[in-house]
Order: sequence, then structure tokens, then C-alpha cells
Amino acid sequence: MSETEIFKVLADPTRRAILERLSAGEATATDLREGFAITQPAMSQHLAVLRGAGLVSERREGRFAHYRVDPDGFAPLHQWLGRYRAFWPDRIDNLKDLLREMDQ
Amino acid sequence: MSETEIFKVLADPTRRAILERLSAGEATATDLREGFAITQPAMSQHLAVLRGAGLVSERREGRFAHYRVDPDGFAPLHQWLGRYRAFWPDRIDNLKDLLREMDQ
DNA sequence: TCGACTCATAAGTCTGTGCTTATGTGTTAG
DNA sequence: CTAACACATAAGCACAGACTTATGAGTCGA
Repeated sequence: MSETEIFKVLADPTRRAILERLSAGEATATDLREGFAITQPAMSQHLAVLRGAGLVSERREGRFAHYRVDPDGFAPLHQWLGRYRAFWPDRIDNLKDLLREMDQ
Repeated sequence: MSETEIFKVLADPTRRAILERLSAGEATATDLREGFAITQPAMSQHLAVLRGAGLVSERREGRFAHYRVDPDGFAPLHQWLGRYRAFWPDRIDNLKDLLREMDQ
């Protein structure tokens, strides 16, 4: 997916909130509506957009649609941001350092 | 700056191209227009937006305005993305193996 | 089988945004 | 001083996107 699309998708606060909710685990479209002041079609449309961007994957089970975060979808964003990581002397500046952090 | 604003700002391909141009070093608004098929006001507006989001800083010198990347502006984005880095253990492990191979 | 249920799609509305042209403000060169 | 220059701002237009209500498609329980 293009960087433009991913940024557009994530520019919506509702969609980012959905992702945050899904980061706690899989959920159905109806489960997700809890806590959101939006209609069912709105939620369905948001999920379709997230799915189209590859940030979320769907698992159908009867009449239920289970959604979950698709980590691979974030790769382009991470890669893009990496180009500006060179500007952060204090922060991690390459993957090896990141991995050393994770080893601890 | 809010995450929503930063994502909105970066969702525009022209603005991301401006940032990429500025990552090579400081430039004036007129310098930046080179290679872009946009009018002077359009460039000015984009730069104002980037500045408003804290992604770019401005240095006035006479009638010239020099712009450059402001690394701190990317911090919220990096922080947000970091919340989803936890979903990459498998991918990172694979990369770890790859790096170990490369080290030998 | 029938009705409730889960989700998706269609169509219309409204707002936001990126573009344009026109103009304003300040600066420098001749 | 004046004209050219660099940039910002104003106003208007066109398109994209997020929402709504209405409806369709498929699934399950009684």
C-alpha cells in the first residue's frame, strides 16, 4: 500500500482508536462499536478502509467478522519514518541497536 | 502537536516530497519550488502547514525564508508507531537471524 | 420457515482541504 | 525612489472523505 494511503487512513482519529482497541486483541465489528458514538455502517466503512490499507485483517466466522491488527501493514510507515531517524542522534539509529534493546 | 494533525499533514504527497527535499539540507521556499509543479502560494501554504505541525522550522534572512526539518516534530509519530512495534516479534526475530548470518 | 441478527453497500449531505488567481507586506538592487 | 523580488494572505472553487439513513445479503436460533 502507498504511503499516502496509509497516512490518510491513519489521519482519522476513529480509525486510530479502532487500531488501539484491536491491539488488545481480536474483535468483531459489533464489539468494536462499544465505546464509539458511531453507527454500524460507519464502523463497517472504517474497517473496510483499514483492511484496504492492509493495517487490519479479517476472519469470517458465520455471520461474524473478526478483525485484528496486521503488523505487516505498518512496515511502509516504519520504513518511511526510518528515513528521518537519522535526524535523531539521541534515538535508535539503526536496526541493530533496536535488536540489542530487545535482547534485554 | 496532535497525532491527528501530524498524520493529516503527512498524508499529502507534496508535503512528504518537501520533507524529503529538506532532509538533504536547508532550502528557501523558492528553491523548493524547483521540481514541483505548483504555484508559489501553494508552496507557501504547504510550508505553513508543515511549520504548524512542528515538522519544519523557519529561519528568516532578509526577504528569504530558509526552511529545514525539525526532528522533534517526528517524535509523536515515532511514539505512536512504537505502540505497534510490539506486534512484530516474529518479523524482528527473523531479521535477527538474518543479521547474525550477515555478521559472520 | 421465519424473524432476528451481523455486516456490507448505496445514495445523499456536509465539511474540510488543496488548488487557483489576486493582492498585500516587507526587502533589496539599481 | 522605484521597480523587481520573496513570501504571505485572502477569497473562491472543486474534489475528497466521513457521516447519515435506507436497504441488501447472508447466517443463525426457535
